[in-house]
Amino acid sequence: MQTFSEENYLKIIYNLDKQGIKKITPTAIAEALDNNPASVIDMLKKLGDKKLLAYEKTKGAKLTPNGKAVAISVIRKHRLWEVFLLEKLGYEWDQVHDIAEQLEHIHYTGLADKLDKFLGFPKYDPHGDPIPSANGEMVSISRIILEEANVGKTYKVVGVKDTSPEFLQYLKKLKIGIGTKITIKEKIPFDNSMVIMIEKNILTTVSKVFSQNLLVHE
Amino acid sequence: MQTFSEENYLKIIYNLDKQGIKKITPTAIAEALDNNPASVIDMLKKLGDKKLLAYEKTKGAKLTPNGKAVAISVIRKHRLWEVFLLEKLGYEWDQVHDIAEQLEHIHYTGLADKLDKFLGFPKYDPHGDPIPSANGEMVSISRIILEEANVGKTYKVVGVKDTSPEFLQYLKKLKIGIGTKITIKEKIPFDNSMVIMIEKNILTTVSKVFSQNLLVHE
DNA sequence: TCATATAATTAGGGATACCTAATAATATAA
DNA sequence: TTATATTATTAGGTATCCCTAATTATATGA
Repeated sequence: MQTFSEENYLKIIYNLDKQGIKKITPTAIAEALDNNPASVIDMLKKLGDKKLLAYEKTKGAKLTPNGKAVAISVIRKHRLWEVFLLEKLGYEWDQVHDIAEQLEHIHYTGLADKLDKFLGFPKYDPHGDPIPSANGEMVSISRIILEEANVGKTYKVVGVKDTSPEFLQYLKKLKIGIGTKITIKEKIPFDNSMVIMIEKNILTTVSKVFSQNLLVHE
Repeated sequence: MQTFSEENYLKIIYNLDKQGIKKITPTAIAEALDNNPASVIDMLKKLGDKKLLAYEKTKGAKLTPNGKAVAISVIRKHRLWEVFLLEKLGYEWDQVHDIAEQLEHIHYTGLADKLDKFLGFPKYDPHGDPIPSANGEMVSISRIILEEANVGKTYKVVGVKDTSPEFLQYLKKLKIGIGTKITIKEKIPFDNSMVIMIEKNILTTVSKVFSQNLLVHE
């Protein structure tokens, strides 16, 4: 049984790894958790003692199979609760993340599975992220960031990298959600912004930061 | 904003008061929380500083209006989550309490109200306890403990005082739930046990401890 | 290469919330 | 009333998880 804090570390390390970061350093973790590298090192020692990860200065932090399983179960709960909050309680896209951050740490035998069943075994959460199954498996479709999309082609929005209310509210304002079709009209080399067309309708220009946080699929 | 622990203290003190205990002492609180009187005194000081309660050796602990409001909001969430777990997720009577103990501390604007609406504004939780409304009001029907019931009369089960899995499982075994009709057949003066008839069907003898923890209504 | 910047680590603390053991205060009972 | 038991309280300590500041190690660049 892990504490809330331990679970958050495992989850963050799992996510950093998924993002393709080769060496997961104390500084990177501290940045992701918005806390101090010194605190991170304390916790890495603790999680190392518990055999949930291995940390070496040269290789960074690596989750053990055990640590990975814990991280995935937390992520599973997080994403299931997000679906619940959006579909059943009527919360908005940009609010579900923060509540799920709390709910993901509630433990009880079968809770995730019963919730999963109640929700009809959803495959994706409201942000387009796949929900791990009870045995920890996750479907994965090929997703690219909008920045890598090609001019002239049309893509479907399948997810977001940044789940902050600021970004999600901005998307809502632009009427962009999971499933929205986006056509790349032009790329501006000067500042890497892009001109896009939303649902064959609205033309708008989005920044580099924007295009790096929207996940699309051809 | 209170910590989990602070909320648990407020809730317990509220419940002890509801149970009619005139002087809520550190020892009584420690017993209810299964911890140490010394720890309780620490916390009473802290909650006193926060103006959530007043503690005097002679009068015991008394919640301020503020402290009471916090306690009621925690109780509201607890009972709403219990309904959710039982009705929506399919948990059993004896399991919902422990999970709700964790869920009751999740805070987010409107969460309790949205949950309340989703559940169809239930008036009672699975143990027969009234669910406080959004403004902190609680319906209350007259309930007596089975021990005080009269021989020959029939009562309806409306609640339990003890919500432990042990007691609830025993009730399940006896096929007693909220709404079950119980007729008092005989009272045994020797050990204060009672012979009761469940739903005009099964005759059984129950102990004094049992009859002190089942709430009924004529 | 050597200086400088950045990252990792250690040392020492603080807050929370619990504990045990000792002491002080209050009840209870002979 | 006085001895004894029960409660309340204080003192001091532990574990968790965070912090700052100082130090050491590693990169990076002139």
